[in-house]
Amino acid sequence: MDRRQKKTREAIFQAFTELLSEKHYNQIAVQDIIDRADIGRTTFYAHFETKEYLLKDLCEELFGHIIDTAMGLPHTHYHYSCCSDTDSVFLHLLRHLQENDRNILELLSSQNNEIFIRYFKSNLKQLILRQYADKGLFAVSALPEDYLVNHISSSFVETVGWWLSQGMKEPPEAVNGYFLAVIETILKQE
Amino acid sequence: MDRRQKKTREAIFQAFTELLSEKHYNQIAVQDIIDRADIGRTTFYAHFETKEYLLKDLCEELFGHIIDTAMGLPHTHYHYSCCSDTDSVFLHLLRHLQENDRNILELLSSQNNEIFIRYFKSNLKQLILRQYADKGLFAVSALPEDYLVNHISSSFVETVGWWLSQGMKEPPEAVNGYFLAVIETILKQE
DNA sequence: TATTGTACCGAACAGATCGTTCCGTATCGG
DNA sequence: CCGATACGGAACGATCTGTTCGGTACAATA
Repeated sequence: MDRRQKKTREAIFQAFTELLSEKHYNQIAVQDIIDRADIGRTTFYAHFETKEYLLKDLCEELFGHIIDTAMGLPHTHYHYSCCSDTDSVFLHLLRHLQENDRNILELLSSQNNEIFIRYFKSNLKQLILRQYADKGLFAVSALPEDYLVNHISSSFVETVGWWLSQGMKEPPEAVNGYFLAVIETILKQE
Repeated sequence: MDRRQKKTREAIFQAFTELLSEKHYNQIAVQDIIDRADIGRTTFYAHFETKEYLLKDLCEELFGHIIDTAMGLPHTHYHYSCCSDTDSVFLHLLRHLQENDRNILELLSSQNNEIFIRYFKSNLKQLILRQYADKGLFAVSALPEDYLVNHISSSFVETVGWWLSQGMKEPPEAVNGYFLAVIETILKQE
């Protein structure tokens, strides 16, 4: 990929992320992004068809990483792991958010949280399905599986949102404890 | 209130509600509402300062009613009650939604659900606080109260959303059963 | 190094939407 | 019946959008 393209794309992402933490998405004009990124109008539209597509690409870049690592894909073995093997995937996510993904946290706590929450939940559902449903780890088998998956992912995202609203005072372990307490009826212990 | 005002306001609400069930909120132009409601441009801006305020007023009108009845306010006694006294407030809400508030359900299942979900949750929190927190009905007292209230309201809204996504095939009683099953750890039995 | 392709820039464009203004008309409440 | 007020229609400047064009700067390749 051309250095110029990569540099421009990064500048746009950076400017957009900054603006998202300041204004609401609807109030951000393309001109704002252009000015902040210090690029030409033509250049922006050469990279992204519209503001919506820019948002979509940003989301995929942000959440793709955290979910990939949580999935336990091969390439995670080459990184330093902050969690022991016995920790739950949720604690792993909380720690990872706190340590490496502050930009996600910032966007989740911004005025635009709904946009990112949708992506977060959608990715979490896949993760939960892969992690639990396949292995029959749902304790309440009488309830529809998609209902349970939806409930767990929503509860986790809500937990993270609450954590943020409290200023992240509590350690990830405590928050994980809260979360496990409210869904213990559903999830079998690992 | 002037008949003309009331009539115009109703026409705007009606047109707006229709449009919301067709398009996404962001894609609705003021001109669309004006055309659908068959009013003048000046008239719209005489009633609502902006599209945002129109949305806010619509939400207050929609959710104000259902929450008021659920709160058990005096005026509910003069209505026919579909629930016996021993039914939970959640079953009451589910039945009320199914029978009387199909416009809320339609908007909750529309492309604009995030907007209405925010209002729904906000109202539910007040309801839950009034219904349970005051009476010490939280079983897991070790967890922060606001965390629990947030969890319950979110779970209920998610439950309704799931119910809708399934085409509301199941009766309110079954859905209420699912909901109580996933939050039974938190809520003491009534 | 010279060349060729490609990314970028700047200015300008038409089109859509917004919120406001002015003035004439129609309708309401008393 | 009359004063008040809500409505309608047309037009306004302002803002944002997405595109076009011609020229410039930079990257990869021979």
